[in-house]
Amino acid sequence: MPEGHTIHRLARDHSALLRHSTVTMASPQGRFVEGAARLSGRTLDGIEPYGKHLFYAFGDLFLHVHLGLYGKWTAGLGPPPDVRGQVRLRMTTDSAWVDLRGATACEVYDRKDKAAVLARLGPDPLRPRADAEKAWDRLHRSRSAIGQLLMDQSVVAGIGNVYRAEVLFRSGLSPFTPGNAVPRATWEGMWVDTRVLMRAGVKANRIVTTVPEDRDRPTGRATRADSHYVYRRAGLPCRRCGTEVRTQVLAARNLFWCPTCQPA
DNA sequence: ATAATATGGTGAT
DNA sequence: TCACCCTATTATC
Repeated sequence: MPEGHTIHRLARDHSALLRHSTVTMASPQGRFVEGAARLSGRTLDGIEPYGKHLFYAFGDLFLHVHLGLYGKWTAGLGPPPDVRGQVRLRMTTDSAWVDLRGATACEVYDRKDKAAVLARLGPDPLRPRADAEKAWDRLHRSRSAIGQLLMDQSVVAGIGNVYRAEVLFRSGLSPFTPGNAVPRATWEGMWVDTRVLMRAGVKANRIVTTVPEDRDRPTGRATRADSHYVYRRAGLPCRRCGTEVRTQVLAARNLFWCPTCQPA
């Protein structure tokens, strides 16, 4: 589930579990033995989420984690469970533990390394002082499709395939609209909507983009089946207009959209 | 038991 | 544009 909301939620949860504690690190799987040894025994000062990246600050060094497509954290209070499967990194304190599996990136960074990553990221809608203007600068000069641009982490950091599809649907915008054809007001609306959705995603720890009246059962909370408008709903009727939801690969991922609600 | 699939990104071509 | 990374879960036989 790693889009930006997951990353920010993890930062919050891990912060509650590990911050200001002495952290012991190990790599049962064996692929992060050296890095774990470098950081083990240090005190965690804080965790900074940015887009889909996590930076755990240990003095002048950082643990940089990018979950990629498969990465997952598990965590808990008390002593850690027996290691099962491929645990790339286990961090333990006196009172808590976290395990990392399958991450694309798990490495030790210094300030320079961290700055280099941040330098190539666009504004993150989940960060309070995110500068939407920077994203607009890129977007309104580009002939690339908005569905492509939203997946580009140097344009906006933290949006993934689900939010791409859902935000475009909610804005009534065709994914194939060139960036330079998107009206400024539309972009501003989309940005605000993205922030709202992603903040709700952090809180709920999952992505819900439908409003109650568009759900199968308009009362109560969204179920797994009705939490999205178009994502993974190819061939099913659009929740708003009944048109079959379409799919096509764009930016190397399956895109979903309603051709009626999001006309070209 | 085996295969297909996934919310991501990089680097080669 | 494509292969590849890497793991867990879900679907299919």
